[in-house]
Amino acid sequence: MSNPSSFEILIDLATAILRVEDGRLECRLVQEADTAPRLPFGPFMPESHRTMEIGLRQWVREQVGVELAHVEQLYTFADQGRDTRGDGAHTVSVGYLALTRAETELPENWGLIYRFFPWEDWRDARPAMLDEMIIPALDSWLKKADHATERVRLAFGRDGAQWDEEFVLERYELLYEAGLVGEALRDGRKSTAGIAAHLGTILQLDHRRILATALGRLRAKLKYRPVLFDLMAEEFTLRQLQDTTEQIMGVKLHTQNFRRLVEKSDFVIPTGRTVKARGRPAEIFRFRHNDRAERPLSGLRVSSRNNGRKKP
Amino acid sequence: MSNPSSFEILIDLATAILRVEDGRLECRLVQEADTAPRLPFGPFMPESHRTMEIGLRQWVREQVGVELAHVEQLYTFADQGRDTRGDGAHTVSVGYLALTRAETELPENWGLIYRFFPWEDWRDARPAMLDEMIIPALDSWLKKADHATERVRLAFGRDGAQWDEEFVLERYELLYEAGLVGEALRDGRKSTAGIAAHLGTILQLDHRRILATALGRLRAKLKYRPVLFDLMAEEFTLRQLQDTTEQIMGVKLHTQNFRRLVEKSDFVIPTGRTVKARGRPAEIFRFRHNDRAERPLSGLRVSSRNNGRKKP
DNA sequence: AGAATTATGCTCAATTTGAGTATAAATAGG
DNA sequence: CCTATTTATACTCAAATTGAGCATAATTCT
Repeated sequence: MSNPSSFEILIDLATAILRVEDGRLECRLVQEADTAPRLPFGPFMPESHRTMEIGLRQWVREQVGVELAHVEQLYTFADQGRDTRGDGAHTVSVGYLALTRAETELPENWGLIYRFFPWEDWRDARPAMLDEMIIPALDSWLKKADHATERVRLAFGRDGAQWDEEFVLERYELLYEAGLVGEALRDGRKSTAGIAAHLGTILQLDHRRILATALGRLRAKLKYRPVLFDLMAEEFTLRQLQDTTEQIMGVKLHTQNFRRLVEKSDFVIPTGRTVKARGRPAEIFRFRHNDRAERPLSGLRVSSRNNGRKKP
Repeated sequence: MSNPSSFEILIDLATAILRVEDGRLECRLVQEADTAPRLPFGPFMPESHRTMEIGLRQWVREQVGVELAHVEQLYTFADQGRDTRGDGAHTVSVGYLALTRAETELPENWGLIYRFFPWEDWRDARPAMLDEMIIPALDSWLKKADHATERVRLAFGRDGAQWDEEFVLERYELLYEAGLVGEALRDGRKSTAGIAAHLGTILQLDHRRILATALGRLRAKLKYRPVLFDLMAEEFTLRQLQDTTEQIMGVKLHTQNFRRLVEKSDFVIPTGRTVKARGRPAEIFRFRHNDRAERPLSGLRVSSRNNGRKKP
């Protein structure tokens, strides 16, 4: 075949493993001495890995030993300049999203998702950092890079556009290009925004980009497939289910309507038992198992709650 | 770095280029002597391609010379046994979807999409081949491969499950595994279904799998992003818009409601002019250009029309 | 016991959807 | 030129869904 030497490539398989523990969305990290944390990853070795998913499962097993529920390929990244190993190899990374219910782990191994994307957490309110830092910095960047004006408008919901919670990757990429995340500096981009900002926690290589893709995909998928249940324990209360959803979507929901939606969807069955906590005991539900499942959990088109404000 | 010789890989970039011509969804093919048709594709060469999309655009330019509107990465396929070149190289293919308005081409270069997936075209009715061929053949396959029963149920909408028009890939893969498409025979799978069926037209390598992914993705995406307009000419009637949608989704729509949806969505503006044809002249519209665009064209959650049958 | 807290039930209006009827403006064919 | 046919467009109506809020229930906290 044609001379391969000019375009042979290494493929890295990197996996964002997410779980919800204690009502909060977390990502499994690998922390090695003196470096930024990273995702579990390793090379795809076609001689021993029949498929990429097999390879990825091997690296996950070896590096973190977590049981994966749902696994899904996200995207293949190949831009030059994002690989900081500087060994001259051409490396492409294939990012995966995995969901798990693991809880038998050292908590230090897990990082809260919104540490990496603080601007994505709208559960209390629109994050102040958006108006105080991000938007002004982007504006000053756009003076030099006005080709990106429309992308910023759409991604950050400015000027009539809606904030779309699925655009996690688009927002991260713009912040990278504007030099507002640590990776930009690391990769030798000059901060044209004029502000040496380091929004969120940095990860190795392009792992935060993969994580952004994972969060965006998960937010999108929640609306049409019952992946939610791959993050829940066998049994749960509707409040826990709602917490998980809110955590993923980054917004608060209207509790009564969420309940109505879930009950109608027929994905859950009540066990009859209840769990006691602070107020009235909550009923325990379980997921209706696969035999009749996989309808769209449509209607989960999360419209963030109108926090107490009455209609005019 | 670790010894690369054991896992270096070639990456192929293959693109499904779709257009709607004369109201029908077509795919750009490359037909060479004595072989099955293929998609435009070529290797990713990191030395000269800064990104994969640049590489893909080069191959498209060289091989077919079509102007691409929308371009989007679909999936990276790496299973062994799907590469029929047998030259020992490890090849991974990254599939892309591209949309175009091209019409300055030899018609022979384009193939109707539903030639490759005849079971996906429900515009007139549920395709007879489903009940006459596919389901029985799958049933006989499932006797030997009952691990796939649930996948078949979901993908083909049996036994209470809904037919989901987005599951194009899932259906194609099952037909491949059951030995019902030509590629299975070519790749040396024995037809466990007991029927030497060759449903739809074969393509080279894993190109039909990529095309299935493209159709599924396009069907899904139509519901939440205005990609439709990347397939339309500058100006169009609502009937043409509806034809395009029906062609993609593979179902007929309720005309009046489609009109209501599109007009309300604010994506189109009337030009005031009309076009004459058979009956009453249709008004000509144009897409409202990017300045205010990119809202979800939600509501395009196509529920196939109740073809003339009245409610009980 | 009373206040606070959380879960659950229910109502109601606004909006969206699915389906159909009615009308308008052409062409085609005698 | 008159009439049937065709296609586009307008409008109606009931059912279903959604967004929001009020009400009540069952606990714990003090």
